[in-house]
Amino acid sequence: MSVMLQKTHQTSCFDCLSSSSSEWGCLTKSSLCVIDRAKVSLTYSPGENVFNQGDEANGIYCIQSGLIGLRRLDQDGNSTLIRLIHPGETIGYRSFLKNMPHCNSAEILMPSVVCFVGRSAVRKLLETSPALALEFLSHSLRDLTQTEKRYMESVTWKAKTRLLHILFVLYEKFGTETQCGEHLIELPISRQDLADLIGTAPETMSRTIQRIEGEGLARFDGRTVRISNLNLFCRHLPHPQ
Amino acid sequence: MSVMLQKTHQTSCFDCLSSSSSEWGCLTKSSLCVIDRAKVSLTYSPGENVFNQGDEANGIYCIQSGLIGLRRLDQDGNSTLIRLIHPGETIGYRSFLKNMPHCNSAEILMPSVVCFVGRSAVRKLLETSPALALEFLSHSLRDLTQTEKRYMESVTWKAKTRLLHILFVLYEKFGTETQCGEHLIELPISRQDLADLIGTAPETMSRTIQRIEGEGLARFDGRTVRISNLNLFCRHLPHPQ
DNA sequence: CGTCTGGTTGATCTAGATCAACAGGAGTGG
DNA sequence: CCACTCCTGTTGATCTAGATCAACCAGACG
Repeated sequence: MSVMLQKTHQTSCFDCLSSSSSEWGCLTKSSLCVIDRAKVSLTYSPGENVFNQGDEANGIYCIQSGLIGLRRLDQDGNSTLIRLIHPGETIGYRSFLKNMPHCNSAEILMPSVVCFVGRSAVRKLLETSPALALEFLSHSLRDLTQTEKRYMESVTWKAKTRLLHILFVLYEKFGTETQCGEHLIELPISRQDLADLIGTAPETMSRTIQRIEGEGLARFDGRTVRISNLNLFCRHLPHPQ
Repeated sequence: MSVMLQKTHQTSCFDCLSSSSSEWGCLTKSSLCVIDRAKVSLTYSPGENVFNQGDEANGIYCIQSGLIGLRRLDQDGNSTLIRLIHPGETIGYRSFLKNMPHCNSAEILMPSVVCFVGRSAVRKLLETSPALALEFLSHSLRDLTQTEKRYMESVTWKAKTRLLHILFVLYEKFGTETQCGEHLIELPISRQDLADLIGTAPETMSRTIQRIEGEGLARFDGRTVRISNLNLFCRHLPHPQ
């Protein structure tokens, strides 16, 4: 896969911080300036990979816009989509901090702008600004609770519920409303990947979609999902917490 | 539940570090001394709780010897054993660092010695020794990979495999060998809790034990497990990784 | 004694996996 | 252009691990 990097118009970290809810709010102005100078803003197109499983981790990546999917390749060569990464989130930091090769690949799912901060800059920042370690720490703690939550959901919710939940998340991020009041989601991933994401077999995914259509909650046409009655849809969502 | 605290003979952190594989190896001598002076060594008996879900997190706990179980109480009042904590591990740090009440209870399962380091000491250490934040960080990262691994296991392994796996872990920690060459495990938890731990219904736990006995892998008598043929037993263990 | 709690057994149910067939594109190569 | 293979997705039939429901038993404990 040919990776096409391109230095774009460099958005300042300051702008990025204010627009998205990134997790670098703790940093002092001067530290931010260091990052600002050290970072490289990269533009990717769908299908490209930010990094590959097994690659050496040379730094951290903060996604500014677009959508990324984390995939893991198992020993049999099956690739599974394990998580979606939205703007504001930082990836690659775990492998980097552990000084281990990346344990999964980051694949671009929608046109994305990603800021890369290289090893030396991060190292320097970690030395000069102790707050950064704490910030990474709280990031990791958040990931941990998140993972636990997702685990709980996967045992207590059934396939349909999990699918509806993911659809809702995607709707919140990418949903649009047509002039006739219908709500649209353009799915950024294949059925296969969707199945991986909720942890079912692809056949089950198909049937679950059928059930959802049968109940009039949404209509699926290729990768576009149409929700005519958003209230009805929401009433079938799992209750938070 | 009456909590009985008791200041024991204070083992030095230095000794503790060398004997168990604790995660505080990064600290400088002087930092360790600070902890050494600030920590309180506490002795608990089975049934007592180190902290309760909902309690304010006032510091961190490093388990020196014994065994602790983390329990979570859901909204319906059911308590589920979610994890075992062995000597050398540190608990309570997540809630403490997030400045949130403890999200689960820590129940003593075997007579334990636990070192408590209070809020102010940790705060001071975090300020003076930036390496500590990194150490917490790597702890949290380890917890994260661990959680992900356990999640994978819970979907890919079936009940019998998971039970055998846990038995093996317990054997490694607490297993003994009789003079007639039989291997013994004294289970520190009830069937109920064992079922929670591997994520099944108690009925399934019973039946799984029956299957295991039927295959001659082990014999269960109350809380003691007898393994006569350890090789056979190990051949049925899931392959690592 | 009754009552309770933890564990075992049996019977039944079900979500979802698995296996197999097939349909529609999208290439690819002749 | 057609024939061929791939690849993704859909459908149908069957299978199974484990949950659930219910009864029961034994020890603990008032």
